[in-house]
Amino acid sequence: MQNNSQNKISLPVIKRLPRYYRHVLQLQKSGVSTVSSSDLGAFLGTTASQVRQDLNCFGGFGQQGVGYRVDLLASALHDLLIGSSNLSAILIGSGRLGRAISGFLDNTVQGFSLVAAFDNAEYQIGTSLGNLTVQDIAGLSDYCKLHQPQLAVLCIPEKSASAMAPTLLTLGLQGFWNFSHYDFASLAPDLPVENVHLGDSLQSLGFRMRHTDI
Amino acid sequence: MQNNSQNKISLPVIKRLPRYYRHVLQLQKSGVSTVSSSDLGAFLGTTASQVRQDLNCFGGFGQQGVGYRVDLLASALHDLLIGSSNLSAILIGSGRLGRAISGFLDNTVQGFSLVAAFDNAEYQIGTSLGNLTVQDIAGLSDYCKLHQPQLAVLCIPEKSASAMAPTLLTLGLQGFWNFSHYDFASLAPDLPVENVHLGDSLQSLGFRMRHTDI
DNA sequence: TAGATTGTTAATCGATTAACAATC
DNA sequence: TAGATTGTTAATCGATTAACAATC
Repeated sequence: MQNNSQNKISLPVIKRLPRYYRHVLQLQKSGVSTVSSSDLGAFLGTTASQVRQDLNCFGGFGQQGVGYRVDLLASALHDLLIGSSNLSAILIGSGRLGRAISGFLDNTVQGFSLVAAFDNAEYQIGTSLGNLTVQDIAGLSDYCKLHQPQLAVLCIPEKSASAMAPTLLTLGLQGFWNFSHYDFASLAPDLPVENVHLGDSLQSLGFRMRHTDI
Repeated sequence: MQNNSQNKISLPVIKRLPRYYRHVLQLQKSGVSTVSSSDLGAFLGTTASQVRQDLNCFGGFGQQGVGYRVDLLASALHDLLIGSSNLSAILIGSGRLGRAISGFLDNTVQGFSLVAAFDNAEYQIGTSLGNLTVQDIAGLSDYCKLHQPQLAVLCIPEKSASAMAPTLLTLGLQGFWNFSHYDFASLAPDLPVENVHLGDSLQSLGFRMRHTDI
């Protein structure tokens, strides 16, 4: 098994990896020991070709005539997606959405630890969030200098995000999970940012529902 | 201005519409009366070409030599995305995420009204959610027959979604905003479904952060 | 060996970008 | 009129799908 990680992996491929991983875990749980690209593709609603192309980005761990060993696939995908140590994350904005997301991050997803939460609202500061206490956003810079968190989860309005962006980019953060409408692409085109635009998502769904003829 | 709505609009175009709309509203607020495709493109991080291609899907409301009239664009995009009447939505799953999403849906996004909420957990049924009361999921079918809601917001685990899917598809719902990992594509390929896979989103971000070399 | 399935190259498809005549 | 900018066709780019030799 050779590792092709020196080649650039395209974003569409990266986005499909979690789905492969989820399904492979299920297969493993049900005791399946080997799976073909066409079975995987059928299950994920794609082609066998795409599955083979995707998996091959990370080295050939299939076996001709047999398929992919489920345990091998599972551990390879685990290593790629989750790795051996958690990424430390801070929450910025502890409103309703921030609280839901942080619970999700702490309980449901592997590979991350929420280590601090910040807000600028009087009534939020000092409240508890899981086993953390919400801190004053004024202390964000000092906190980051001291603890060097890796990921920031932004659950704040666009205006706040836009105002904070220049500062945020000086804190050594390595990625953003961005629920605000602020767009980092112009300021930091190469920084890993994953945008979740709930409003846009719902609006585009509304469009499709209102225009089923299109 | 001719309407080309008989031509199929591609999904990438539909997904960009909310961003156009947001920026055009901002321009309107700041009193700008006209905007060129290259200005719009620069702001949204895309090309003037793409802006013109996109907007032209809905009829030519630009003016050669001048650009696009902001008020015209704003009202055209409003009509496309929001229309004249709200889509009625029900929430299925009133856990932490469901509650955050419903608040969002009710307060932040235009074009939708949340009309009912359901859960299967004893301790959720009867609790209040905004100005609604969470109902027993057992009454879902009856409710839908009576009130014919248009959109279901699924904030339940994959297992529950997978179990409910066959029923859900008989209730006359016209679209799903799906926060579960269940995949409707196989059962109902043409139904408008917008998937928000928070776990996948975060995991793919994790991958990019762990493999910045790729 | 024969059947199955991979790894990988080639062909197709669709979306983005470029170009330019039309026209305000 | 001259300059600017659209609408639209053509070219490019990248991602998906198909094909097939290699091989288990």
